[in-house]
Amino acid sequence: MKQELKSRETQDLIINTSFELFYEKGYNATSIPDVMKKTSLSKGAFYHHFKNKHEIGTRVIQVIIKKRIKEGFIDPLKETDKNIPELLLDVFTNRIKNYSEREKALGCPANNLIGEIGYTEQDFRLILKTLFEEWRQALINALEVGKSRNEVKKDVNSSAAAISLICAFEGVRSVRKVYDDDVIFNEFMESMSVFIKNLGV
Amino acid sequence: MKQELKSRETQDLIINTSFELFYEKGYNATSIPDVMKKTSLSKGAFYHHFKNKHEIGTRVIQVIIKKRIKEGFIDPLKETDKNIPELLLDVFTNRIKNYSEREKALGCPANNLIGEIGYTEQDFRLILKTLFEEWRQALINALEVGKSRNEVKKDVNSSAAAISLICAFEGVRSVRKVYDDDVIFNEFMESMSVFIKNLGV
DNA sequence: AGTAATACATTCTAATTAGTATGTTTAATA
DNA sequence: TATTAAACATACTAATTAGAATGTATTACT
Repeated sequence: MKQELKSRETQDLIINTSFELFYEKGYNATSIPDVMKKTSLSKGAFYHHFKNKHEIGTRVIQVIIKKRIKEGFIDPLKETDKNIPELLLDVFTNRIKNYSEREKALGCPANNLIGEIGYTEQDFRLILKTLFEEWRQALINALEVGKSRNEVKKDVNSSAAAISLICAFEGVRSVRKVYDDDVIFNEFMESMSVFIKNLGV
Repeated sequence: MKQELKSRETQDLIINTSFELFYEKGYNATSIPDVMKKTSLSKGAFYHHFKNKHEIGTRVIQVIIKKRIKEGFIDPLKETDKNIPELLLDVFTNRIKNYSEREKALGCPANNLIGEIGYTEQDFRLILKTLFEEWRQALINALEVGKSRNEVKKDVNSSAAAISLICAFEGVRSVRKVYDDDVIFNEFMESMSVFIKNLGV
């Protein structure tokens, strides 16, 4: 049992370290030796626990990136006892304002991967698709609850609004990467607020 | 003179081929040999015309990517004799609908680069920043013209609206990459239309 | 206690890479 | 026409890469 614990610990270390390097330098620009140097482990350790680079890629998405989006954006949407427009405002503006400088400069890890990966890594794309679909459904559900409680206008197309929120959010995290200040960020928040308030009755 | 013409032709071939490969596989995943294989030229030809990979990266952004965004999104905004909300609707929805399958699957070349490049390539970031700033200014100008002609609501924050349009557009091109159908795309257009119409009086 | 399996480390290989050095051919120039 | 310089091609180097092969110590199992 002690062995299994150690194994899991090592795997977690490799996954976390990989995520950090992928996030900072990109997937392709990060080599396995890069990762292992940072963990202070050997290459043998890596290939004992993982089949190849592709596997650590999928694991990072499935474990770390999925977790981040779930905890940060999907789970909060399930607190549907709150007023829905206010809830959306909180998730899409207030939280983002508290991002660290690093997070603002480096953008969204999921979005970065999407940008980097083309046709080559269809597996990555499919995992991310599932994740985005889950996110979209959570938004649709929240909006529908809002409609039923008369907090959201009945004529709002929940599905279209949901995808817009996701796109706008991913977009600003991309655009913010090219700017190195918060001016754009803050102005975007203003428009985002207007958009969300327009959903409300 | 004949020599100079040949030289320019070769450079253009290398730049165009590089763009295509960067667009398909990403910047880091594309090697100089990859590019030269596709041009049917030799490595010597590349290093005769360009200093290194970084230089072809900047050239591709400065020449091809800049041109695409200018012609597709900035220049049309200068036709300010047209009704502004209609002009925006045309640029941000109608044109996008006519994208090829390839363009939809591969996303926005500028956005892909932003996603891929982190701290490592600050030069790329700065060129793209200038380009985005030009785009934003063109949008602000169009919106201001719209206000002056009473086609756009006076209380619209032009700067905030401009950045929102850019972010939303870049966002949907990212998100569309993970989905492989047009459902998301079409629904996004609906919301985009609503947003733009909301800008109008 | 002895055997086997696990968790690594070390060493190696073969491919790919960016970039250089050194050709050779063609075109411009004196 | 002779010289030079530009436009490439070929051949090379040195570093980095993914991944395999082989070792060794520790833990689990009988």
